[in-house]
Amino acid sequence: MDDFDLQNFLPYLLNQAAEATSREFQQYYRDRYDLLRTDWRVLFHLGRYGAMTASDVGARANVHKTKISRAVQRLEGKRMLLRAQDTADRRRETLTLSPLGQRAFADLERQARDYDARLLTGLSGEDGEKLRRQLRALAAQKTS
Amino acid sequence: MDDFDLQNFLPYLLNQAAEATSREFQQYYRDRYDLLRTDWRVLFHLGRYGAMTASDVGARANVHKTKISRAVQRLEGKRMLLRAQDTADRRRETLTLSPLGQRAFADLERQARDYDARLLTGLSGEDGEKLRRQLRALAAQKTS
DNA sequence: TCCTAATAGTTGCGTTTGTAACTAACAAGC
DNA sequence: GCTTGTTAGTTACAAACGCAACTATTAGGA
Repeated sequence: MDDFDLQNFLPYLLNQAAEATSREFQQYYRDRYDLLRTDWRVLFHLGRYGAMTASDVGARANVHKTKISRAVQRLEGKRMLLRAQDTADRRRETLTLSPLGQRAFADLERQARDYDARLLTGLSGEDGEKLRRQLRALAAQKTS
Repeated sequence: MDDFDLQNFLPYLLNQAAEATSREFQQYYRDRYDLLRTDWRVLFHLGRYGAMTASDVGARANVHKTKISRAVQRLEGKRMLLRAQDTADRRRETLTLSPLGQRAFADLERQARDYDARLLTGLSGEDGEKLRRQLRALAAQKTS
């Protein structure tokens, strides 16, 4: 009962696991495309789910709008992303990937897929689907 | 095979789960003691494992030495931590918690324990120990 | 001893982040 | 039409971070 250890504290464990498993992939998109984590997430969302607004990306990816805004600026600067102002509601702008962005996405998606598979084989014999389910449950923890 | 989704990408899931489960506890030590994450980790290590040097904390907690250095400065400024230069090797300094730091640690440790238990009951019926084992395995992922 | 290498910890600097405040555009009620 | 409130997205500023360079000290040879 009095052996409480950081190694058993779920938030700490999750952070350590998240950092360790992110490192290698992060290095890939940094070195190859000079992207930040949020850049990659925006790229992925647009590539995977199609055109949407900045707020949509933020809501889906659970990222604050200022971070999205800056990621969009960076991606646009790299000519990977295009903005199109909505004529019906001129506050909104629809984001899409340029061909260049699509190529980057295709590469990174393949990379992510492979990397994910490798991570799972590292957990030899364990049930990956169950693990994912548990993680989704933890991620859904209500904020308050 | 072509339904690869961020929601299935382990690093992403781990990050989301880590953030969601950290938020509430983080708010506690921020509001109550005005601590940053690294501050809390240093505090915890000293409180839980006793006096040690900054490098020791860094090695155990997997945190870069500059972050440790700054966390130590902040904790010292809050009178929660004491430094004692080692006479045998004057490069090193042994860190300990002041009584104030110990009280903060005791409170936060109790809090963390409770919070962890609550997180686990949220995963009703699931095997928490197995989850932790899997997370430790993922965290041990080699860096290269 | 002297020279080189390694280690403990700090500091400087440019980049990224978080928070709040801001602009611009729409919406709803009067 | 106005006025008030809400939403989309940006910007300003301070705080925190990452990386490299730095000081100080110890260790290990030649």
